[in-house]
Amino acid sequence: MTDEKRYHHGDLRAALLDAAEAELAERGVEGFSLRQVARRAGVSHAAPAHHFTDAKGLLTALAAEGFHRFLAAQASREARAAPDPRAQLLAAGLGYVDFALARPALFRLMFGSDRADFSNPDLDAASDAAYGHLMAQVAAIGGNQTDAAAVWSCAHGLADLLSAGRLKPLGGLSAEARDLALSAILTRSFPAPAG
Amino acid sequence: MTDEKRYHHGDLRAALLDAAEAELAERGVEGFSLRQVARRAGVSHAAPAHHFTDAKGLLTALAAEGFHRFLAAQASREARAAPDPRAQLLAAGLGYVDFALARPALFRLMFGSDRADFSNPDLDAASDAAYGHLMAQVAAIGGNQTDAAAVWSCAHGLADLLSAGRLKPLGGLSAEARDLALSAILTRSFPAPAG
DNA sequence: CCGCACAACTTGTCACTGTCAAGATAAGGG
DNA sequence: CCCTTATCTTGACAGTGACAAGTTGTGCGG
Repeated sequence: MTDEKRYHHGDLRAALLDAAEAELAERGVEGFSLRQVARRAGVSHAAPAHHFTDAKGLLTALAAEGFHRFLAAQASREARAAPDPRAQLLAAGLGYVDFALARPALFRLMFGSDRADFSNPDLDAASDAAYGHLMAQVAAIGGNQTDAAAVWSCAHGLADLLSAGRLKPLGGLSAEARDLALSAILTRSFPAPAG
Repeated sequence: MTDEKRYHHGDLRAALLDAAEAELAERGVEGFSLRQVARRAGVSHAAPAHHFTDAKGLLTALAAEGFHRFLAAQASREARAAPDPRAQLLAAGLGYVDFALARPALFRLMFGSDRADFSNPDLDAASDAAYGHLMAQVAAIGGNQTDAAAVWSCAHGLADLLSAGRLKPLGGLSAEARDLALSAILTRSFPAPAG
């Protein structure tokens, strides 16, 4: 039982990140409050500043963590897909949507918000890793920069609209049927097969 | 000279909408402040409540107006395009992107925010009109619901990523070159031609 | 084993925000 | 001409993020 109240928390940084993620999920990016996060972590309102400087600092750390989970969601799909490059790229696109649906608020923080500081080295590295993953996959199927833009835009548009609850025709489908429809749509954005 | 200071403004509602739009453009959705809007309109901090009830009410009206301009941006492109349905749909897609690039903050309010009340009848009607326009155009080229989702997602993804300053390869191009690249990408999302 | 320097956290305050209640002012109809 | 009513202002309250100054614990050098 390490959860007795001590003056020095022990691992407040991690606890704040957890609390912040929960707050983000419950209240959304717009309703996010630093003091509320502190309350949830059972700590004074000024405690977060010592670990994250700013509300922006906390959200930046959260966004960086988000990009790692984003890549993990794609990797999970890729592991279950056929090993050929096209199937892998398709799996990455499905993982993109998976992530947006599973964590809509985090997704919005990462892609539709100015509340994270993208000049921060950690966040920059994390988002660059995601971008690099996409570029490598597009290169593996013989695509160029335009192809990358097409694939990315298509996956991103699907993810953003679905997680926002628009695209109701697609949102109402079962998981399998939706995967099928998404796959058909995503494949359109691919460059024509080499053969 | 009607801009002398009177107790009764005359058309405060319109003035507040203008001020709100300017504030939105300058500070973004996150930094939007009702009191700042009132200051910009030269009026007391509680004046907006009488016309819009809420901050949410003001942003809702702004979003509804945004959807009308959104359709206007598409119409402008459509008027300059060939009359056949495929060219018209492509033009609508380019207008989609035009709008997002011209008014990024408004675009984010309309598509990536919870600060507008989408159960409001005016906003609902305005956004439905935009949705209906898309559906009609997709139907005109013989497409079904999946095709509509594909086209919409592709256009939306391009618009969102470009207006957020990602997709740097595309963002650096000249207007003509970018239109060309965008057209190529958008066309991929169309269903195969009938012939 | 001691004391001291520093890190971790708290308390208090400031300017700012959105919302509500109550008052002041003007416009227009009887 | 008065009086009702819409319009706008003033004042207040709780909540927010940021800062400054205190308080408490931890661990290091001796």
